[in-house]
Amino acid sequence: MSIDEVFRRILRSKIFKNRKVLMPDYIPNELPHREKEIERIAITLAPALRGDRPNNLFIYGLTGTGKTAVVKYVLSRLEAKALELGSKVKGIYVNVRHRDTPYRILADIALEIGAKVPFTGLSTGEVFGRLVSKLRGLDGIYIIVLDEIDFLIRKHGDDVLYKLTRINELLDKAKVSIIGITNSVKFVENLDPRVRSSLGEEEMVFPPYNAEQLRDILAQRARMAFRENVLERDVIPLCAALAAREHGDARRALDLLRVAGEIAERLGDDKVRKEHVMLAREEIERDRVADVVRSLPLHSKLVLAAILAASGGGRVAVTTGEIYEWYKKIVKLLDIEEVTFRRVSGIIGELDMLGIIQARVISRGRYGKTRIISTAADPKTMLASLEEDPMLDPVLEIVEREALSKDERNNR
DNA sequence: CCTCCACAGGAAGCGCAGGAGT
DNA sequence: ACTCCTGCGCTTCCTGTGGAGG
Repeated sequence: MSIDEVFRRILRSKIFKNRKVLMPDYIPNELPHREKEIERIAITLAPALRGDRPNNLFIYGLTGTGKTAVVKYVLSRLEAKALELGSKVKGIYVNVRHRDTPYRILADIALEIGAKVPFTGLSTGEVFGRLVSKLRGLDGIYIIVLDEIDFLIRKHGDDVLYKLTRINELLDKAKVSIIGITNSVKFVENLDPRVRSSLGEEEMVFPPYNAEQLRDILAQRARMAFRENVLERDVIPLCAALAAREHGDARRALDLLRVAGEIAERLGDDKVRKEHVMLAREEIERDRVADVVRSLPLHSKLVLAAILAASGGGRVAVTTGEIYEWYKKIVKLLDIEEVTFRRVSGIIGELDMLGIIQARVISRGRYGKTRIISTAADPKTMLASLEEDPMLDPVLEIVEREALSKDERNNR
């Protein structure tokens, strides 16, 4: 296929009318099956239009239950209404997972309201100070949305949150409300009670979508995204069913649909079929794993290599001790300084959290307590991503051979 | 029932890089 | 040039623990 032909195909896609509406950050004009939630949030925030401070709001719900979309949607409508009425209302959205230090969060908020703050260099306290002094010069209602707030608490405690919830005491004209969004319900338990009560003036829960609701969502977006009649009848139900299995994640469902369309297009098909969805599922998982592995720091990669070697490419579950032995071997071959056992243990925990391995603590009684570790992603994908790092060249051959040799042993 | 293994995983703190303000 | 800040990857030191074997 010539380059020109590639371009031509993309330009007049037989599949997509408007691919953007399937992207994760797209906020549609209608959010099916979230009418109740929209209304509740609207009711909570509405006082802002009269110049009153809305109650702080705390929202729980698993990933892909529409929390972010609903909040953004209501905020934009609220801002529009405020403009119409001439009242000053501003929503400030911060995703805490992406800007996961107190400093960056405060800096983002400060920048949004027009204070000048450098990327780094100041103390967190000083940024907070600048934020406050800027706000003191303003009036109006500021609604700060802290999305995925649990990331902040887990890594840095609730100090910032405490300060933010009490910021109104330092202001006279401007007022601040906070909307906290989280997908882990249990993180609230280890929150300072003062923060908890102040943040949770109002609380609401977003339930997962079921397969039927997912179908509606997909159907609505598909009408905008795809050309007429390119989706085979069973495509949407399949995407919905797969995503419903993963705790009703609408985002996952939309990803599946989009990638399935992209695959169909790449294959030059003029219809999106079930098979494309299945391929999409694999591709999404592969990409996720590859991204995670690629961005790992050196010793995490080495530990992952050790796990693959020790477990024979994921065939056998292994213990932390066994992994550490392999890790030391690898490090010696590469002539790199080794990290401590404690650190390797920590790295194993991190890899577990990233979902590329599975580690479970067990007790073997007399023979001690340990974690048994197995792979949670395709070993071949992980190996391939490790190969991209030239540092690992000298050992990968051995790791790969080890992974295969156990395979062969099993076959015999 | 108690022991004691082989770790788990918390706490504190260190050295460094990267960036600012003075 | 110097000081001060933060995040990160890491070390050191530590206490805690489920359950097989005695």
